[in-house]
Amino acid sequence: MTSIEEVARQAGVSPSTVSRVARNQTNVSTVTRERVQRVITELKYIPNAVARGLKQARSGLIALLITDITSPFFTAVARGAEDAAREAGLSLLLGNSEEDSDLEAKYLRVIGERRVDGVILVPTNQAPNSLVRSLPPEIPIVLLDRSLPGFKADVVRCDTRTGTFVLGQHLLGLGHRRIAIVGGMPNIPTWPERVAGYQAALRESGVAAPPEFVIPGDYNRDGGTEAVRVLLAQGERPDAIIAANAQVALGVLDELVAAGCRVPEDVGVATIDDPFPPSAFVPRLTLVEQPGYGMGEAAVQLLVARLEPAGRAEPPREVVFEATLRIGTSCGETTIGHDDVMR
Amino acid sequence: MTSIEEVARQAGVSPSTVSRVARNQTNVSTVTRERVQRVITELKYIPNAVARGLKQARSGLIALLITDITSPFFTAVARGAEDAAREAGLSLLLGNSEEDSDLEAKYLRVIGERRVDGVILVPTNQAPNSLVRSLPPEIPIVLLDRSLPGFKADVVRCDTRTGTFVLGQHLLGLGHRRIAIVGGMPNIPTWPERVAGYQAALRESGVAAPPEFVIPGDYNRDGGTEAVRVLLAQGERPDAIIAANAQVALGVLDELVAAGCRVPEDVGVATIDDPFPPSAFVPRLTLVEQPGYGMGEAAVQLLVARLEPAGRAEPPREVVFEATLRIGTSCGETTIGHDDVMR
DNA sequence: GTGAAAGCGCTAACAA
DNA sequence: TTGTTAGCGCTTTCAC
Repeated sequence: MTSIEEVARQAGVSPSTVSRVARNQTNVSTVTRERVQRVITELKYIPNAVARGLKQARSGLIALLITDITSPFFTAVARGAEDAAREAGLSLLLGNSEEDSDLEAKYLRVIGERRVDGVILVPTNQAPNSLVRSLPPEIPIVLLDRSLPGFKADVVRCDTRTGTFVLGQHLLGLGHRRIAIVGGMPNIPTWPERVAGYQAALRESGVAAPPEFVIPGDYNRDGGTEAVRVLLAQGERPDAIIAANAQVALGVLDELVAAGCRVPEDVGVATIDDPFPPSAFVPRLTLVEQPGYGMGEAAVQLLVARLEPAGRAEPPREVVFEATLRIGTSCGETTIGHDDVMR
Repeated sequence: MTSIEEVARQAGVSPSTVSRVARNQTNVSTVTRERVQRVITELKYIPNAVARGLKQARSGLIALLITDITSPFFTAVARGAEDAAREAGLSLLLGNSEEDSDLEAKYLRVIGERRVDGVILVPTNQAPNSLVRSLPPEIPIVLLDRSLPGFKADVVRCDTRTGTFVLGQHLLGLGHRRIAIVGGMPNIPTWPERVAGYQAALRESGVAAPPEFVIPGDYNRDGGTEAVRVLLAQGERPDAIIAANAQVALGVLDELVAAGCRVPEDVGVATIDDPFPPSAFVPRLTLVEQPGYGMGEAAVQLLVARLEPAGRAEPPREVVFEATLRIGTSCGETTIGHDDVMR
């Protein structure tokens, strides 16, 4: 692999001069610059960022660790983060923890050893310990989607409590009375938050929210199928189901269909997430949309602020985005098209 | 940031000894090991992989550059590659070029400067030049999904020519006769390949494949809407449309619905890709499925073989996967459920 | 405008 | 079993 020394030798200059040319610094005479440039091209010299990183103690690299790469929400987050990172002159290292704490720890370890300039993390659970153990304390962290009680860090999240509350009102307005909410992981704050919004909506209308209609599970497809199995095995069947996220909603739909239930005629289904793209499909999913792209951007911006010497010591900031109800047809809505943003 | 020297000083040993302990080497006495280990934990020492990488001239890092992170196919590829990389003790750096050559070049540049051990690339176009200019020649490349004529490298791809051929036969069997194919980029080999399969199927049945039914476009949602607009503006409306990938299919569906066409009653729609997850939605999309996960795994395996000194000089290998027809209901199929793999 | 020299943090070869 | 030394490829003073 061509090194800076080799270029220097070939061009008859010192490594410093090559370095100056390679980084487009001004204090080089035109004639030298051209000569060096020619040798660089000739030898296909590509600067070694590993060596540079060692010297400069910064990498120009940030990491984003998400928990589910197949989720439209986290995909949107990744796109937003990527664009913002590029804007800021940083590269983005993406990792996928699959909602697995061990895997998360491994990624954090690798990320930390590589001395990235910062980390955007969707934490898998409530144990900041592993986090602290895997990452050098100097590396700034921005938490995304989920805060970590007792852990001081910037947070970007979405107020899905209110979102779920509004969704609950919507379902009640459609006449649903036996509403279930399913599929979130109890040790991830977004689940109790959504349950709280759901309960508040029902309470406000004096509708019962029996505990057997609140079914936790994994934040994935199986979590949805499992929950529906439990629901259908119980005495009273719900007339609407809120899935904790898009993956869960798919599992819910799978299992309802398998059980011969029609959606929305027999059971309405709604979810909380960024929308899956399908549009012309019937029914269109009613959902509470989280602005993933914007959240990814915001996380990078918080991180960039932390990278400045001035931002180092600032107190942690929290950026909270609003969720938006997108009305589809999956809960028996008849007023199709009055909010057609799902396309 | 705690360095190895600092640990050594505190523990009263040499840096080498710390290094040995940190890497779990055997030739350290138990008592020393314990003492050093204690200091490591105390000082939260995390080895600097940048320095190690500089010394060892290998990073344990490979990069995967995909063109569309919202595509279910590439998402599956990423998951497969990630699992295989972890299996092989490598970390995966993920990048998203958005089908943009400039962005691709930038990523390759960053990746190359970081001296990753290898690159898995979904090339955006047919210009290997930029590729060669952005990446040190020593870094092995595996091309994924698309080969690059005239560029010698391992390739993992899927035979979508045959897949599209079989899909064509399926559509003909359903009685469709005015079949269009839309939305692929002419300078990406997967498009002509799919068109060829389509044409072969029609030819075999003596059905015309008029050029105005072959409409290229961008490999994204807009490509689909655009194509449908063109199709509908033309004289004769197709009775079935093959979308070049899942994103395009969504655009096609969008625009058909907007134009008041029912799917599948007025126009059938099929696509080529990994499946989007939605299942209970009606219609379910008929599609030719590419095994993204397996392809990602295979790409990493090829790369790993190249990393061995023995594999360096081996001639390029090509791994071709088969595509599978998954029958849904979006083309007017009545035999629902005889191939229900789309769930 | 250019070069010499030191050093970032680590590991590998060698010596003790 | 442990330590010493050199050097990976670069940037950064500091001279000239």
